[in-house]
Amino acid sequence: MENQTPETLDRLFAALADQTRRAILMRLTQGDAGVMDLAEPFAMSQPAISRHIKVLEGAGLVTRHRSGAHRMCRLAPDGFSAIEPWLSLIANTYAQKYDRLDTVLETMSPNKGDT
Amino acid sequence: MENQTPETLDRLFAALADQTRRAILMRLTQGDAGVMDLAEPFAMSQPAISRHIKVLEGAGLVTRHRSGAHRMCRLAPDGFSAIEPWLSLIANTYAQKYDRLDTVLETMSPNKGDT
DNA sequence: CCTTGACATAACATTTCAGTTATATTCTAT
DNA sequence: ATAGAATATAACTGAAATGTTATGTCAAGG
Repeated sequence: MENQTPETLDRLFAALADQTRRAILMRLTQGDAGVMDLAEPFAMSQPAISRHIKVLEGAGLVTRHRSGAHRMCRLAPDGFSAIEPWLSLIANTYAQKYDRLDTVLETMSPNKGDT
Repeated sequence: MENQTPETLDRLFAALADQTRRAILMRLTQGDAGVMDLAEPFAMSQPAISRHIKVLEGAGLVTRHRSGAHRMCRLAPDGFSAIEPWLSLIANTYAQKYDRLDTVLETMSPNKGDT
């Protein structure tokens, strides 16, 4: 499938490292939305939001499709799938030193057998 | 105790959005190390690594303490504690739409009762 | 056809980031 | 005290990110 270059994680974490983009993601968990809908609460120009969405799309976190004159934005189902192995990897080794995050993160990898 | 400003997550994700810094974290899971040790595999100048470590420290992912002439770097035990609630929050809502990441991420929050 | 609404893109200014070299600081050892 | 190793800091450079305004594009409606 798609192989995991370091750039994949770079883009993912970079996309999440912005308050506005995280808020957009949160908003999208409540349902698909057009760019104007997403721009409204943020006191920012429409092109700015458009670019934020583009960043999220480039990171694989959001997909877009037309719905008439609107471009609907939707959370990508496997958007976080690249983060998860990395976090579980570091968390596992991590937990071998301190035994804190193990209860939190070790559970991230057990059933990953599906395509 | 420490409240979670958006900047906290900004810094955390931004710190992770760099290949070199992620590699440093991975390296640190294998044990504490000095700056020179960390700089060695990376074909990069020592000040550059020093700044990367500073970023990781600023994000709360790494702590430093002197050990004689060395400054030892160590993974911060609760470095990821700010990421976890956010991820579980988005993953839970996320899982209500698509039922994919639930098996992966919903387990991140159940037993958070410990200090 | 012409307009309007919903976006994308272009061009631009400002800030931040990542890296370099040169230099200062701080222990350890002699 | 002096030298040397291990870092931090300063000053600088180039690239990338973020935001703005102006404008282009495309679909729906009158």
